[in-house]
Amino acid sequence: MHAFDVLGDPVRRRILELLADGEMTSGAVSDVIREEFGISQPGVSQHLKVLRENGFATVRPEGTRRLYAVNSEPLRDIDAWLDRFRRFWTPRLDALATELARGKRERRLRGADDPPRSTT
Amino acid sequence: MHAFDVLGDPVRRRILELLADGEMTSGAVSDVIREEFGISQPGVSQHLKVLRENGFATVRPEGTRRLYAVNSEPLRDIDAWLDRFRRFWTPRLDALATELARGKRERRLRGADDPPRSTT
DNA sequence: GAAACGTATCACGTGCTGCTTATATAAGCG
DNA sequence: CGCTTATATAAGCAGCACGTGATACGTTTC
Repeated sequence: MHAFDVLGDPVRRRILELLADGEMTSGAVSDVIREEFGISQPGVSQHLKVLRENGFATVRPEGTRRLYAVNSEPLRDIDAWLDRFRRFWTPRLDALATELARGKRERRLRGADDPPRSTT
Repeated sequence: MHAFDVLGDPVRRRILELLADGEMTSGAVSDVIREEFGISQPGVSQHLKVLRENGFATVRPEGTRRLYAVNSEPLRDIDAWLDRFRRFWTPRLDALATELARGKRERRLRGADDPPRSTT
């Protein structure tokens, strides 16, 4: 199952949001999710399993409880995939710095003689 | 359909990757996808529709062709959702700078008297 | 050790997603 | 105009993901 498929489910996203604030017991997660989504305990458990098996969460047994925590690696993969699109909304900081240092305004007044480096 | 569901499909991810390099004709996308995934033209067209209707792509007619391009807003939404997890893999640059400025090593030698602000 | 709790797994039903083939629409071209 | 090309839509079908209730497993408590 691909990372994006895992995050495709709103329940799983919500669980990860909960875990982002720190470790949580399976039961605690279950309570919140049952309250918010109205699904059963087995349902939540299955979602936890998906998160587990796809590396989004780790489990640590403590007595009869299971403590779940975020594992960020798959999220980082998604972040990496987004990289190729970041140029659509991220200002080119390096270019910006260069421009500032060289005085872009001055050059612009002189005329646009820069080749259009697909800076978009 | 949620943004993550849209990206859940490998074909749609691939289409976006193609569009990331610039506008493409529906037919051109179709050719690549058919080659890579072995699905039909209507199949590709339906994926393009999903991308369109969920704001991931824009279309511009040019004669009989349709030119598709990336629309980055939904991707930015996903990026924003990831924000709450970034602390798991991003060095806290601001905190780091502060630490460097104050001389963390010195404080650490004095003893850890900082309350554990869940800095993980 | 039996009862109770916390959690996971099983087996099954069902709705939705993604594919296909067939067809519609619309522009270009002889 | 009719033919071809480019693309979209429609209708039908199959697989699977997600839900449920029932149940199994392991730990604690009396």
